[in-house]
Amino acid sequence: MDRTAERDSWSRLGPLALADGTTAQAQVYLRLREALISGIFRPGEEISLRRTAAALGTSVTPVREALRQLESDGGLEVFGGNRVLRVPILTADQLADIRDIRLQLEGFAAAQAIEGIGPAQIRLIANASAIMQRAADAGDADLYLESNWRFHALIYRAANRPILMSTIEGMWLRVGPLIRLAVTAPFHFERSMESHRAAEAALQARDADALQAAIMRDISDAASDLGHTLNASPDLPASISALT
Amino acid sequence: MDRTAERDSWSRLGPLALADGTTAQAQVYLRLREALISGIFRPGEEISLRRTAAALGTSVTPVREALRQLESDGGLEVFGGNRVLRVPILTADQLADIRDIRLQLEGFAAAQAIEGIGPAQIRLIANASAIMQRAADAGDADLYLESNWRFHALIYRAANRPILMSTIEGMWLRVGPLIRLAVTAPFHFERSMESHRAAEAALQARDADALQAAIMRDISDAASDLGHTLNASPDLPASISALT
DNA sequence: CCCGCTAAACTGTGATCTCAGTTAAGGCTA
DNA sequence: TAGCCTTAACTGAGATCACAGTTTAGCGGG
Repeated sequence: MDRTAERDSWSRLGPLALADGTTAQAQVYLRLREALISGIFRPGEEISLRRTAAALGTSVTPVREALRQLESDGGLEVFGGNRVLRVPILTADQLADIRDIRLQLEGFAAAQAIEGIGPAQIRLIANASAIMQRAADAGDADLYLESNWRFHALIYRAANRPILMSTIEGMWLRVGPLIRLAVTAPFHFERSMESHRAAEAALQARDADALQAAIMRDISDAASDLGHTLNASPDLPASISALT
Repeated sequence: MDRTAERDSWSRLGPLALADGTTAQAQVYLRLREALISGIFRPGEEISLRRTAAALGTSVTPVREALRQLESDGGLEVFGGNRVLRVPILTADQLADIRDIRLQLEGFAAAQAIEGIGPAQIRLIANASAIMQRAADAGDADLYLESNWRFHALIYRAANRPILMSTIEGMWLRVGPLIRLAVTAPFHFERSMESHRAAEAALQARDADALQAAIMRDISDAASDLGHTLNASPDLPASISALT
């Protein structure tokens, strides 16, 4: 296996701050979860207990619990006869599955969010959208992905439904490692920004149906682009096709 | 604390069979997950690491990982300054949150299931429905809940979407401990069976829209009954109201 | 009889160690 | 040079121990 890319992944994770109020396990979990959502780890990358523990400056016990939690969330999977944990390599069926769940859940959350959104939230959302536009122009994938997640999260959080929010986060956790591979497609940027502008207009007009439609179109387009990109580069994850 | 009820809960869990192909942690997880879904544990009941380890005949290490996984699924929560794990006591807001997620996800799953369902599946579903009817007549809550879950699971599984299925299961895991308290209401049985008969008719007619409507009505009715029951007995979980 | 204090028993957390198994590397033979 | 076999290094799984904190039971004093 190519150790260079892995070392690069781990180098982005410093040792964890030993704050008092929280446990080491929770910190490891949150750190790795965020890393997965933002696509620091690539699909198929193996995550070892001892190496993570060493990289984070702790023992294997908290790491094992955190990794087990992530496995339960679908962010990791056991791989070989060795039972090593790795970032899942999603099949086309699984991608379609996630896409449809996202359409249902995030569409609903967007419709519910209208009632709980005020001018302050709209400003924050517009700010995230502006940053996203700049990141797209500069080709900064990291910044683009981060502000894209913030854009969506700000909308959904306004629905004020914690369980729905965490369920949606679970879906992003699953597709996080793949999204990074897809956003490199240049045509993806403008289509996505188009949907985001429509969503902003719907927010200003306080039109729940229009907002839901814009969010759902964004999800559909992203899934379509992801399918095309992975089809064009067949070396990366496994069989991705028929996901238009 | 009332130890009698807890000892009763634990007595239903024998020591785990040490099969070779699987790990102790996975067995503990599956055992406790099933126990939560079927409502063996009551809301607010505390789950101790050492006591579960003793009851299941293993050490604390696999138990801790399993409990942490269940916490990640929302089936358990950390409670006091002692960080003890307990079965969550859901608020009215959380119940409404779960109900709406179920409406979206299970409604969608039901609509998708029509294509993948054949005469064999229909027979199994009708069988589960018949058992449920008998359990309702006999007042056997255990059998009723088990066949109710099987009835729904058989339909959703036909959609052939594993991630959607596990997400739905996560919702049942959250409401499992509460449902047992609600089904004691006598009027619940007939309303529920009414929706189930409508679902069976829709399956026979292969009418996706009718099936989705029947499932969604079942979920709405169950949530409404749950709210009324918990309102009538205010001693059990905390403030449950405004969930009609 | 009630309140407050003390001590014992419980809680989860984290580190360490052993074990069984798999993987990978390196040297030896044909 | 190619293939096989041995061995060393890695993988996770589970048990155990020490620690710090909280809760609770019990006893003493008012």
